[in-house]
Amino acid sequence: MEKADVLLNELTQGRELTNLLRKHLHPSSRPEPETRQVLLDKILCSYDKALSMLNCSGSTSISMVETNPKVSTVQDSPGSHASDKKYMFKKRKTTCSGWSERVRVCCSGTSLEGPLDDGYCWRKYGQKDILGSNFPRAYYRCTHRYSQGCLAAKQVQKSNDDPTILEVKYRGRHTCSRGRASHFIATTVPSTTEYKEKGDHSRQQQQLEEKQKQSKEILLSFETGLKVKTEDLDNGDDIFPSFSFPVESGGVENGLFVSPATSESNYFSVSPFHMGSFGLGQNVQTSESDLTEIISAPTSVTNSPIVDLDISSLEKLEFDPSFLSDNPEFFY
DNA sequence: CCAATTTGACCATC
DNA sequence: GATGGTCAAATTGG
Repeated sequence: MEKADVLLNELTQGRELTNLLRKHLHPSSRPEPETRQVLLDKILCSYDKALSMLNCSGSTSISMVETNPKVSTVQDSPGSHASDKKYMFKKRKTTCSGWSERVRVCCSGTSLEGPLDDGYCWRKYGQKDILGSNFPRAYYRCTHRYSQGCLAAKQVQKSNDDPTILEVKYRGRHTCSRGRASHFIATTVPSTTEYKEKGDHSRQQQQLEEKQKQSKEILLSFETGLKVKTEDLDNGDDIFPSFSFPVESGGVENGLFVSPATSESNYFSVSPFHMGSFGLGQNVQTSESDLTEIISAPTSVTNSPIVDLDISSLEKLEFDPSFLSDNPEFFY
């Protein structure tokens, strides 16, 4: 299906839904408020889809924050790992500095499945309980750090406010060739969600409770649409100009939620490197620091054929750089 | 056997 | 001394 057709479809649908809503709002009609709400949600969703297509190369990719270049406070030179040991500790990055982006991924399903998969291979190298945080922070670095000198790293931590939100901070740029085929299915994911308290036997119970809670929240989050929030951290680095959040397979069909457990692909993926790897990142500067975006994932309400398009478009994004350079406007 | 994760210890910074 | 980031030995899993 042509992208334009899908776009048209979404817009048309939005229009129709708006008309429907107007009827419902008419004094003579007497609809339940829920109906209005549902309509409203659908409308918003349609427009979100349309906008996301316009803005993001027709896929669910999300143009993302660009922050200041500061990349090379980089800690170590590639390949310096072997003999260094303890005295080679790098300068500690003061809190937050050095971490280029903070991405908040709000997706209950994600929490259930484990942290998001951004299409790269990460190796966990540490975990810390953070003061004032209910959840530990996990530290990851690129699997190819030593084999290819790739310095990309990320931190993942559950949000204090809302455990269904994962806060991910990225640092460094992937210089490796991607270690994984560009499918976005999370197969094995690092276990940041299951933190261990030493000798804590109530952990399983905690997890169980959490899952129960989350399954409720899944419904809620799908009612309101999945959200991915991104925010500028500290005018940090220009490392991750864009993120994409491919969402495959409808978690919702005709307003009914389809359990993500049966649809393994229903999750978010954050890929901050898609554009950077094309060397376009520096040009993507999206207006100022006020780039906080709230993006509604297109997974909701309508049973849209967009799905397949998303994936294929994404593939295009990844394997056809000319597509990007030919369409710079997609990065706003 | 190899790669990934876990986890206590170490170090830099505040 | 408290805290956050990293190391690396031990453990786990495929």
